Amino acid sequence: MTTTSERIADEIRARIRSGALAAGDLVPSTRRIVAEHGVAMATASRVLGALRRDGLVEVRRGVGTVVAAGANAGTSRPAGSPARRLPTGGDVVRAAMAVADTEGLGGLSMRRIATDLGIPTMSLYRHVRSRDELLTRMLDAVYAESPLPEPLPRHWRARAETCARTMWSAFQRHPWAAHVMSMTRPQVLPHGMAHTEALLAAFDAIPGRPLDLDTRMHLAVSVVQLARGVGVSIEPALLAQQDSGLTDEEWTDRALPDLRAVADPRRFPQISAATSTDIDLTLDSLFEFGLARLLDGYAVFLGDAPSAP
Amino acid sequence: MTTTSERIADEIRARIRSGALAAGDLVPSTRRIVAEHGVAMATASRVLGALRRDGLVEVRRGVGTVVAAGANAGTSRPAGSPARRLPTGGDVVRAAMAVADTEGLGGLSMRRIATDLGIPTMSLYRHVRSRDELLTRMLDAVYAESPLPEPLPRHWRARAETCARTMWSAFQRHPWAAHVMSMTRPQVLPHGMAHTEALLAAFDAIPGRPLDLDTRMHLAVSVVQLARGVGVSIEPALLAQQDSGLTDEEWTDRALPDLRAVADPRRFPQISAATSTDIDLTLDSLFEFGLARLLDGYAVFLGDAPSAP
DNA sequence: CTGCTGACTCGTACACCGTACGAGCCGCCC
DNA sequence: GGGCGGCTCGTACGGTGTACGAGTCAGCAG
Repeated sequence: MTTTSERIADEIRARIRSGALAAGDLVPSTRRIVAEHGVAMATASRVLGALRRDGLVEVRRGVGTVVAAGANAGTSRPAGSPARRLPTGGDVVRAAMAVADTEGLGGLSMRRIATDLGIPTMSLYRHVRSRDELLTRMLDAVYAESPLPEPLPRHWRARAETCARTMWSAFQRHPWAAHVMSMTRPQVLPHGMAHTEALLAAFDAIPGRPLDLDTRMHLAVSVVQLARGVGVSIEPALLAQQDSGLTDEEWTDRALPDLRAVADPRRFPQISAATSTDIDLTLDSLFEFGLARLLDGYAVFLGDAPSAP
Repeated sequence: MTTTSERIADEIRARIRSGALAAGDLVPSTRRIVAEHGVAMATASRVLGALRRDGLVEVRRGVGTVVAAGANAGTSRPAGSPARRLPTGGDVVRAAMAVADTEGLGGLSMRRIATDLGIPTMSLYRHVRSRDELLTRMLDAVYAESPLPEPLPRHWRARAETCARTMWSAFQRHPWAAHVMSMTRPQVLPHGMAHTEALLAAFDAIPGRPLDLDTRMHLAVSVVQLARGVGVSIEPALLAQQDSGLTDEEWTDRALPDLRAVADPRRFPQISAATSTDIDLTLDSLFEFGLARLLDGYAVFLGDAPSAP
């Protein structure tokens, strides 16, 4: 579904593209749009705002909005970058992080943030385009407060470990962060770039081992993937614990009879053995174990000597 | 917040525990509860149902519900297992999987499932205790339709690869499955046990390498973790693609100008290089690369010779 | 048969969510 | 002063999971 303001904007775009409105011509003013379409001022304002973002029109203060030079020539929208205001709304991001830290992503609602800040809900949208954009900015803030140590180790393994552990500790401080992170579509995270850069550089120029970009990318992303993969489990674990008042261990003890009832020791001796002993496995030990094994594998792959622990 | 039915049940539980109601005594009938508490039949029925599940009372058909023998002695609820009805509701699970496959977990609502099945929404709760239970049963169904090949390879590496790839292809068929899977709290998944068993057994009895249970657990869980970690990215990738009508590549192309605008080639040469070339990285290649490196690491850890590809 | 039991089905209602839109006010420029 | 665009924020919409209420039904005791 297109929204009303989009529909009206498309109408005017069509008139510009067809030449019915030439460069320098006045496009309908907000009040004109209000009168013609029976909509509110804010809607009309959004229509002009959309056209302005497209670069199709220019605002002449006190005069009106006119078609920009060269607007008729364009065949499709240039879709310029959305003109970010970086400093604004830092409070919103901070408040949102505080909520997410304690109550998880599920507890993070726009109404909740607004209440915490003592402002009306809709005022949040002055600072943030949508909940999704807010999440992205929260993730960037996590990177911002988790700088890599200086100087970075130069050996690939030490550096990869440093990068991975920095991320990991960030995910522990902000359990929702791993979930917000996308592996498939690059997010614009100004403060995350140093991390990506450092990790990519770790696998560049390894003595006697020129690696193509694809390979270096896989090496770097696999390390990130490990931290994120284990990281996405942190939040559910914490929330389940605080919802039920039970630690994972207590919960497992509670569920064990059910499990044992289904696990026939004859068919599933391993599981039966596992359910009758205490297992010392935490997300942290899982991360460290996985990281050590993965990097051992890298050493083999890179023809490096595997490190002694 | 406790619900009304829970509150009334607790009241009666207290009367039983105090001895005010002795073994064999009639507890209030449903109509009695209705009259005394001003609630509906169904609520009263749920109260008695809860007590029955606790084992505190027994139903005498045509007579009423009486306190069970030995109920007064118990200090706390035995909390028996919830008496599953396995065959019932398979249709619900199948319908839910169909929705989740095409529209993602976010599109999976109880109303939607009910509409697809042509039944009233609340009728779903005949077959399923809650949305969460439904998700767990869906995950079990995924395992059920993804059996491990027979016979399983005996060498740990081949077997781990088989297990991992079986999971991976299941996640590709059902992109939501990875997300539903929990790494921290064991879920009761009858059909998942064979997978767990096979993976644990892979690291048992490696010639000349007795491993303690903790270590074997870490080895097995790390493999699962890899598949799940990469797997959780499948759903968002697919949904983003079908929402926007853009493949990840097209989307990246669209976002590249923004990225380049923030990525100063001087400070971030690696990223700049990466954004100016096409990278051949998919979730599938990431999974395979990660698996190969991880198992290479296992080979080092286990003192095994690294395999030739 | 009558009266009472518990079981069952399913519509309604509640408390949430993200956010598009409407009403109205404000500062600016001609 | 009059017209302009920009801004703030309350209301409303269409959605969510599921607890509860109204009512019906089968089975057993007397």
